Amino acid sequence: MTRVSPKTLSFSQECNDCPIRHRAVCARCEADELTQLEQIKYYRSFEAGQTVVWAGDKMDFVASVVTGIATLSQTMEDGRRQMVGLLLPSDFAGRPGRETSAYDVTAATDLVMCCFRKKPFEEMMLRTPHIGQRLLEMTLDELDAAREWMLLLGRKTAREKIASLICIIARRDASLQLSASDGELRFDLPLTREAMSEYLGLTLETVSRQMSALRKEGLIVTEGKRQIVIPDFDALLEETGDDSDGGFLI
Amino acid sequence: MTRVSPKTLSFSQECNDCPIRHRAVCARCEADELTQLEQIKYYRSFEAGQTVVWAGDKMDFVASVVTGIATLSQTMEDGRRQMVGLLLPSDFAGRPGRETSAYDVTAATDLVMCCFRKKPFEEMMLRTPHIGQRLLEMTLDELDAAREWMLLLGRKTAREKIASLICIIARRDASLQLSASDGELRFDLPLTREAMSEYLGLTLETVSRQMSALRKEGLIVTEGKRQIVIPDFDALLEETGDDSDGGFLI
DNA sequence: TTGACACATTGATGTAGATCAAGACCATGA
DNA sequence: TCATGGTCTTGATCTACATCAATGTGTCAA
Repeated sequence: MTRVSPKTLSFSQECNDCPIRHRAVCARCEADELTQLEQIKYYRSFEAGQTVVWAGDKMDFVASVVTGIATLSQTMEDGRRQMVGLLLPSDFAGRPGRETSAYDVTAATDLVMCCFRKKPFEEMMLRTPHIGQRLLEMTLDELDAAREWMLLLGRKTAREKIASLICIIARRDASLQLSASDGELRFDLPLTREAMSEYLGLTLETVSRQMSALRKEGLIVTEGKRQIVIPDFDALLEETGDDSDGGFLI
Repeated sequence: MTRVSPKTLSFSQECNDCPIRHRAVCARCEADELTQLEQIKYYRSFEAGQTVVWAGDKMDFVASVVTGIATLSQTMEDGRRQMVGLLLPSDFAGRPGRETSAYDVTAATDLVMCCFRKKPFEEMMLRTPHIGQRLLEMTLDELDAAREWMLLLGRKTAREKIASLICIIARRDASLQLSASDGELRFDLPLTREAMSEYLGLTLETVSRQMSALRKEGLIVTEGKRQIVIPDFDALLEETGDDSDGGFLI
């Protein structure tokens, strides 16, 4: 099987620095609009660990990830943290029509984002309806992903959570194309144990223990610190608790 | 304090049987479009406990809740269930551009929904862009709610989960208007213990125990089976673990 | 080469919430 | 009046994961 979302992949191959991926998606995009988008866009780089914006801070731009990984997190007063969004290349951040960020946005790895000042972007959305339609589609996808994530957080065991996360990243991470040979998947797991624990609603120790367990059972192989090999993707899928035909929502 | 979302309330007062709440929201709605909407809409009623659609089933309509409460749930192969959506009057269900339902949709109470066949609805969306814009706005709100919910599922204690759920319903349930006098809130908790446990990622026994605890401490008072009185809303908010100025996301 | 630091692993122990089990409460209907 | 079934409560016990603590590993810089 080793299914990979063709959609995500094709986007990131063709154009991943446009918030609505217009070159890949919108045949109807007119040259004028394209040019306007080009004019208002700019790039920002962050080092791994840096914060892009804090929850509550002013955020006068929308952006999409060009390279690297960004996370959205919520923090409680006493410091408990829960990741609520994971942005891979070509994913979109920022909410039109809101002044401040509702979440901490953090660079999980070195990160380049393609930004658009919010005002002109919103004006352009009004002028070109299909951009709004594309944004609606993307938001609905994110909502589905969030709901999948809720099932994980509310009902899965630690082991199932880890297996699920690895499968999710394997499916989404474009770099896996590099060696999707003979049923074996090799890719970077670009998150620290701590980031994984924030994603999964676990402690970092539990993440480490469950990773070790999967390793001992041969379901995953680790090479170096972050490189992961999945010898048999279907076997790992079995451990996620998901329906074996499990949709395509992420 | 006892803050109540003015937005939700005004919608449900003025027009809660329109999926995009156009009468309340869209000054720009033209008579023609209104008439068209009226023509393609129809009503469906369900008894408490009935299933509206199963996950994977064909769903050729979109709908909004008129009265009652509907839930969206996901089920794992072994029967573990997690609620991923709670629809109160005026909330929207169904995804334009998808053939089948991704979730079980269930009537938590007796329920009336206002439905629109999907095809004509989608066509109308294309003709009138601001309906799509409104839908985007609503979807973004839902995404925010889902992320709040993820924090609850991943990081809150059982006690905090219960307190949060009660506050969420108190804020959203329009019926609370009836007696929002002198800081005391009285309203129906329209969910069984089991439904609450599916919402919160707990067992029904834990829900029951924590409800009893809050009752013994005087944070809530129960009258009959489902009627709840919150003598001091702020005191209950303290127990949710949320920031005391905690945004307005639901 | 040696700290120093960030990150990961592993062990020992504690505990919140799950699980299993027994009743209580309350409506409905014979 | 008493059964019946659905919902809720409460108790006893178990366990998955958290917590606390020590140690290991790789990288960088002096």
